[in-house]
Formats: sequence, structure tokens, C-alpha cells
Amino acid sequence: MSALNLYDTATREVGVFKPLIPGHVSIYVCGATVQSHPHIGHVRSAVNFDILRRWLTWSGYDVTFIRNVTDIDDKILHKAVHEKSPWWAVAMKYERIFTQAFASLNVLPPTYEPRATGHITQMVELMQKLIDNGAAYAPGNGDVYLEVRKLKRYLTLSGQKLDDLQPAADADAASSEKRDPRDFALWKAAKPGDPSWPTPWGAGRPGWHLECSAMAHAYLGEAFDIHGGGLDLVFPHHENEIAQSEAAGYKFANRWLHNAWVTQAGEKMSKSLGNTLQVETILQRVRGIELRWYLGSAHYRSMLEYSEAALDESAVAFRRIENFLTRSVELLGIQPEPTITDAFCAAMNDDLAVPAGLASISENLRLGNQAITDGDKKAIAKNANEIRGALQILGCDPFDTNYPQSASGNVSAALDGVIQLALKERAAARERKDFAASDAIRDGLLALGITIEDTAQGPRWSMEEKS
RNA sequence: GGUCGGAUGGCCGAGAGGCGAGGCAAGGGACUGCAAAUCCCUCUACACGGGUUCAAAUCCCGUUCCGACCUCCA
Repeated sequence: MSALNLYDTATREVGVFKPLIPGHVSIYVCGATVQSHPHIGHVRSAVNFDILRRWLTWSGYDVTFIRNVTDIDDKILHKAVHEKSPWWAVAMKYERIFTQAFASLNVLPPTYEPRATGHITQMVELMQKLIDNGAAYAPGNGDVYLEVRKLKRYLTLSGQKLDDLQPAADADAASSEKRDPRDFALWKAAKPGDPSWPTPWGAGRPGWHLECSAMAHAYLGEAFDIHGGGLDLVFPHHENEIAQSEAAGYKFANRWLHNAWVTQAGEKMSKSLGNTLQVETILQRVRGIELRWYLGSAHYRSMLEYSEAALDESAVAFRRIENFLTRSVELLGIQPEPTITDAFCAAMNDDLAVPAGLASISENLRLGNQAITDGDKKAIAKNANEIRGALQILGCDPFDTNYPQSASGNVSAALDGVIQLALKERAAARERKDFAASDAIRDGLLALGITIEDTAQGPRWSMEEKS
């Protein structure tokens, strides 16, 4: 088996992945700031990292996967005013919606999912360490800032130079206590009415995603293998996490992975552009497993240009695969045993080249369908096993009970009985060449969403499933 | 202004010096009472201009266009 190669944003190169502790992989992924409904860009990120996680697990690693929830920030407070609801109620409401969205796409729950507000103690400890080290300062107004000029390695992830940055909007030095306009707030002094927690420097709340540094350290220690997130987090979010963590003496992340966006008309999906597509909306069009197949099918570092046509096409393609697996179960009487082919393995090991893996699934599908025609049970099983193995890594295994399964036993048995009666009538009509009658039965069933296909093994029926 | 990505056939989408990934659509064929499903065959390509090389979609230089980030976006 080839070794896993992964891209690293810090070096901009694909290289062999070597975990810090053999056999174990620690991952921290920046999760949601729970201030609104998830759009499909959010869940793409989750799907991409879920595929990474499943692949690592399949490869034999023991994976610790931390994905945080940021449940306190300016936007949440803003939303709380807007929704006339306490900030914590807003955060919890959207957290639940995110969790629901992840679950409907079969994104595995993280090993642990820490919330920012549960880690104020760790943040205060981290700030104390930074102040003791001379990297941060508290000017006395309740804020705590990181002094970026003191950091030699600042901005190495994004490859920028401090002096080239456009000055921040709040850079009017007169009103600021900052020593440099580019210094960023680790902690923000409480404004009247805002939630706050006590610290040695005054009551306030977390500033610039201090929580990610604090929580990554709390659960993964001084150093960990992979830090992930969306491409737009590279700067400033991840730069600042690095700055905070390294200035505190931590080694922090060994490797950085960033997923690209879902775009529309070439533009990133974002609230400010008003072009977001909510997960709940898309799930009225396709099932969760189909949305996941669509989002996972592009390479994680490529932009995914959304269109309804592409989504529909992708869903149809998935149903073809699913249909083959269903037929293989009908013909063999057992569910496929997941197997990973060399081709799929090589693709995944090449920086998670899912599109190349999809080509190998296509090959399996072609051979599998051929095998059904030939009645070659051994070949049917082989290809079904290999397809199911690949689908399992992609989180799109139709037999996975995390996805809604078809109707309950006795209802579907009754339905099957009713349809078999109709099919018997149709067979009799065909026998006496009364095709008008036989087609009427088929059309009638089709109108109910039930498709009849005549196969070498006799007629089979299927019903379109809703998510 | 700085940093970083991208442009591939009708469409989607890989590849990163030689052998035209794959899918969808289209056309033809097989099968079928007809459908559906399935299989087989065929077709179309690397934004532009130079250069390096025996060989460039791939490397180099330049150009055009598109996008992202530059202090609370996945």
C-alpha cells in the first residue's frame, strides 16, 4: 500500500504524511460560529474533513478529531438583539441546526466538540502565559492584545508581510490603545449589556478566536498533526492562532489543510454576497446522501461551482451506483462486503484525490452491470464489494444505517405484495399480447412514483426515495 | 498596493513533461412487443503570445480574463 500524501498550506507542497505519534492522528478543525443557518459551503468543509477522517481510520490510524463550536462572538450578539433572544439561546439554536445538517450528510460526530464558552479558564491561562512571555499586553482598558511585531514567524502561513497589509478599519491610532494597528485583540473588554467573564485584566469576552488555540492545546496538547478549515480562514484566523500558540511556546499544528469553497457564478458563497444556499433548502431537492456525494466529488482544494444542473446530474449518477448495489443484493441475497481496491487506495493516498477514485468506481460499475447481464455472481459480488468499500470511505454507503432506510418492514412487505399482484396481472396481459393493458399497469404504477423494469430475471420495481 | 488561486471538449471535472482520467449530454449499435435499465462503438480539449525540450495541457517568460484574502467568512 502506498503512503498517504497530503498538501500542506504552510509549505504549499504535497508531501508524505507522518503522524507525530505512530498509529495515531490528531486533528483540529475549525467548526461553526453558530450565528446563522449552515449553507452548503459549511457542510462541504465538514464533508471534506470527514472523508479525510474516514480514510485515516480505514488506513489503521486511531484518530482524535476535534471540531469546535464558537458560541460567542460579535455576530452572535448582534443576532441576539435582532432575534430578541438571549445570545446563548441563539448560539444553541444554530448549533442544533448545524448538528442536524451534519447528521443528515452522515458527517461523523467529532471525538469531542468543545464550545468556546466552556474554555474561558484555558483562555485566561493562555493570555497570562503570553503576557508573561512579553508577547501580549493589557493596556488597562480591559482589552488584551497580541503584539505582532514581536513575532518573527507571523504571517508565514499566508506568505504575507506585515507592512504590506492594508491597515485595519479600526486603525485610527488616536482612539486605540494598540501599540501597532495590526495588533489584534485576544480579549475584549465588556461593553454594557454584553456577556462577560472575569479576568485579571478586567471583565470581558474572547477576542480573536483565542478559543481555537486554547482548545486545541487543551485536547491535543503542545503539538498535533493536522489543523483544518476553510480557505478563508488562512488569514487572519489561522495566522492568529499560530501567533497565539507559538508565542505561548506551543509547537501547534504540524500540517495545514484548507478546503476550497462552493461558488456561484465564480463567486464564493457568503452572506455578504447574498448567494448562500441553505442545506435545508437543498435537502428538499435531493437526499442527504446525494448532496454529500455531490459535495464530496470535487477535489477538496478545488472550487466547486454550484448549479442545480450539476447537483441533479450528480444525484442521478449516484442513483445508478445505488441501483447496482440494490440489484446485487437482490441477486446475491447478501449485502456487499466493503473492500478497497488498489486504484481507489492510490487515489485517496494522493492528497485525497476523490475524482480519481470516482473513475475507479465508474469502472467497477461498468464491470458490475456487465456481470449482472452475464449472470456472473462472482463478478457481481467483487464489484459490489469494491464499490461499497469506496462509498463507505466517502461516507455515501447506502446501507449505512445513519441514512434514512426505506419504509418499515411490514409496510414495505405489504407494498411489495400489492405490486407483485399488479405485476402478475401485467405478465398475464403481456402473455396474451394485450400491451395496452400491460402498459396501463406500468404507467399507473409510474404515476405513483413506482418504476417497473423488465430484466432477464423478471420484472423489478423501485420507488424514488425522499430524504 | 501586497499575497494566493484559477482558465481543459456542448457541460461537469481530473491530470502536471511522452501513453487523450472519468462522468453527463449527443450520434450510432445490441437487447426489448414497447419502454426502462444495461452494455458496446463514435465525437469534441487544454485562455493567448513567445521560449526551453527529441517531446509541453504540464516547465519558463510575457499578456488577457476571472476569483479569493488583506483583522471576527467554511
